[in-house]
Amino acid sequence: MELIELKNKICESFTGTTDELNHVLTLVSQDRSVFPFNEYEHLILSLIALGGLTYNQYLEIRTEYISENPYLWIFEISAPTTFGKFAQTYAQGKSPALKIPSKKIDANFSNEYDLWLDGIKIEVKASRAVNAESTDPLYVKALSRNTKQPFLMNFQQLKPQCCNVFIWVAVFRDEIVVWVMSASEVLGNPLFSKGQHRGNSGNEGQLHITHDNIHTLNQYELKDANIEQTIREAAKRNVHK
DNA sequence: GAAGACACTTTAAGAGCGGA
DNA sequence: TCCGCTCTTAAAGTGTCTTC
Repeated sequence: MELIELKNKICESFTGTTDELNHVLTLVSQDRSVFPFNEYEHLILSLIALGGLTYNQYLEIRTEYISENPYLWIFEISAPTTFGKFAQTYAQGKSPALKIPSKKIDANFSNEYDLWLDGIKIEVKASRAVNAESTDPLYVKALSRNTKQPFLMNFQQLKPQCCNVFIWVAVFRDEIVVWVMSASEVLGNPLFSKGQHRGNSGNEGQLHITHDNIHTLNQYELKDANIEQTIREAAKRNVHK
């Protein structure tokens, strides 16, 4: 449930007159609030004060919103490194066979990949789906998987030559989507653009996933829980060993 | 001129290391 | 062991280029 749907739900639940509702909506839209106050508590309390919304209705809407946005908290992570760490932990949590790499496991390891599975080097990348046209904070512009809003998830600093398999974690407010693909599949993807950083000689690229092209990754989506098997199969497809 | 794609910068925080 | 500094990492944000 995105914010616009929440607002619609609140308005639909209001049993007062249209004039009363429009008056409150105008009032709220012109209001300026700061944490911990916000336009939604203002809207709800105003409608309750008018007698057109009950406390129980508010609780029902609140419960529904919370249950339909289980991953909204991830959009409150402000630091890129913390979010990246979340993605790595999330991926690793899907199988105990996935190990954090170290020189003990791989003598040549120098932080160039994130996870290890019996010799398979795995790079974990993550991005959050947010409204591309909004400048609001991430947790405000967070989108759901079936969104109609435009979004741009930029998987960047991709180095296919440093790993065998990529795990991409795409976070929506209601769902986390995982794509597993081989390094060569990333390198050969028509959306992959080489040479993100100046002087990189084209060995670091990025790939832009938008509302228009996200369907092209359907074939790589982790549908079942067996990430270990999916990674092994992806590694077999990797032609750049 | 607008929109989309691409290239690059910024920002926040973790890791590592040396000195007190 | 703690503190502070530097380096590294990662994704969000933004500027620029390209195409229509």
